[in-house]
Amino acid sequence: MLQRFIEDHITQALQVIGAPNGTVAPFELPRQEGHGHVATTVAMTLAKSLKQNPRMLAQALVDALPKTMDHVQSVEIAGPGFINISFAPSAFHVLLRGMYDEGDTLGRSTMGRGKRVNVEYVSANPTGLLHAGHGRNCAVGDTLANIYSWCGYEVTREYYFNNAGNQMNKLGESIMVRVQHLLGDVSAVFPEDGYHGEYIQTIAEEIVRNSRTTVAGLSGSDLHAYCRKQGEDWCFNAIKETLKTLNIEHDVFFNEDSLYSEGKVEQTIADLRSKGLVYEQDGATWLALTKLDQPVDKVIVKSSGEPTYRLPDIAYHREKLLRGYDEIVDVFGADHIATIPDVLAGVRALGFDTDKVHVVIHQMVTFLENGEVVKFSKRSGKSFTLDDLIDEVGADVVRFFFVMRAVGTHLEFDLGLAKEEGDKNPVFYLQYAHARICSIIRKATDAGIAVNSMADLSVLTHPAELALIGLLARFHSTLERACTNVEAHSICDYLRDLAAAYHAFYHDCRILGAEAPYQDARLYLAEVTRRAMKNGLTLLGVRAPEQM
RNA sequence: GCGCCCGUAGCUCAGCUGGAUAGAGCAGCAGCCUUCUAAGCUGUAGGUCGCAGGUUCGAAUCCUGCCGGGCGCGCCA
Repeated sequence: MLQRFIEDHITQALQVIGAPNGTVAPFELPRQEGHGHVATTVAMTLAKSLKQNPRMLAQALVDALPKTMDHVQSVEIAGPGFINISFAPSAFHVLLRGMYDEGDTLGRSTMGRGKRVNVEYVSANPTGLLHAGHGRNCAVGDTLANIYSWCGYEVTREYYFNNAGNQMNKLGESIMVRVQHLLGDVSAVFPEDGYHGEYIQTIAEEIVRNSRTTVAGLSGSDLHAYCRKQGEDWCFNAIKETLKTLNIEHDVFFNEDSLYSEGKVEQTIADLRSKGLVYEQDGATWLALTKLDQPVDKVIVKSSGEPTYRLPDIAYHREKLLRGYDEIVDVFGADHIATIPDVLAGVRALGFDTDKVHVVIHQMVTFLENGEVVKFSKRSGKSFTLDDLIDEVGADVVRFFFVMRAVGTHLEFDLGLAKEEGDKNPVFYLQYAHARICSIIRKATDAGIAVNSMADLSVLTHPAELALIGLLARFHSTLERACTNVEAHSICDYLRDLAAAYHAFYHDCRILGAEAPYQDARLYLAEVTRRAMKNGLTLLGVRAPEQM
């Protein structure tokens, strides 16, 4: 970052003019051309506490700066008290060389310092295939995990599932009836709220084909249990295959059932009880959420003896925190909003620091085709699966489109745009920039020209060159900010800007065939850009093709 | 009724945690290929930042109240 060339000088000048100890000058990037490369608002923020005119303060600060500073071109006071700083091209050259020396891991950060973070995402129960809307959770979760990992955290990618609930029983029943039909038992009645997807029939057919004699010898609950297990395995397999095509692989598949079998649910309820937060009423067990500043108490164990989802969810978070994670990220769809405060309140009541838990809630997805909303229903049998979506637009586009918007906004997924393999599609724009650079490097290599690590960068003075370097210099902080804010979409925005800056540079500044020093320096700059683009795309789970 | 999210150009969205004349991409208009990939570049046009108050040197950003859209609000998960 450019500001590093003046930070220390400003800090010292602040001392001189009597700013309170520890005052840190905030820097920002002026939007407006002519307002310098970086600006600080410190004079204005200080004006209040020192009860002085901000412009006078700015003047005093500027006067306290050394007459000349390395790499600094000009320092100007503007507007109500901004201090605008412009840097000499040499500042850009120093930054560029530093980035080149980072090599293939350009942009990597150590800010995580090996802290452990658990990112939970996807977490669909194995009762069917992932539908297209699940793509957002998959892409956001995996990208966040990539970002954490890139920023020096030790990441566990976790998938939480439940294979014991009502929904699983319905799956088993649905398959069982199909199997019975295939075996000639026409009296079997399909459950009213069973699963209608085509895959149910597929599973049933596979069961009959592969284990006809086994199922023929089973009946009642045995047959049901068999079908349920077969269904679970089949669905999980299919889900994992889908994830694999998106380049997603989890480290841990956490079965909710283990919370029961290992006594962790019991322990959780006992812990809550010992804190006086559990009581019995109407035959059910309640969690006294009102004692935790929540609006109403909620049932955690039904009168039937079955726990509600709240209890295992609290137990699960307790379990993750006990596993020693420094940070926990939960990626949920908007339909989970209501459950989160309860669970966090419970976890907090157990004495855990819920500041460690980042809940990323993404809004729903609408698919558009020709400007019209594509309707699809889970139960109708004609579903729009994530596999369908990947087949239609490709894995790269799926990953990019699902993370390119802030999670808080309702996402419109334009299938027409996504399918377009051309200039309108933002994914291709980025990949094209990368391929273009590779092409040049390839051509250079063919001509016996290698990227010269000793290139003389001082010839890089064209506005397009400096703009590109300036943008590259923000790569590192863009990634760190994405990590700190637990947001992925800003990387998409950044890469778009980077590609645009490269294309402009490419247009204005001839690389191959330029005079030797220019050719060397520009090739060097192109190579650094290539690495940034490649690493950025990789974080997003998007391929960086060398040729298009 | 209550909780959370959203409201910025015709459309889809950014806006670096309160800064200067609010930015991109599509779509529109006008240009740029005998040379490294035109899947590109350049220019132009497009705005009461939902509305009304408040906080202060300064608000799209923070607070309050409305209006509009989405998702939820079970002894379902």
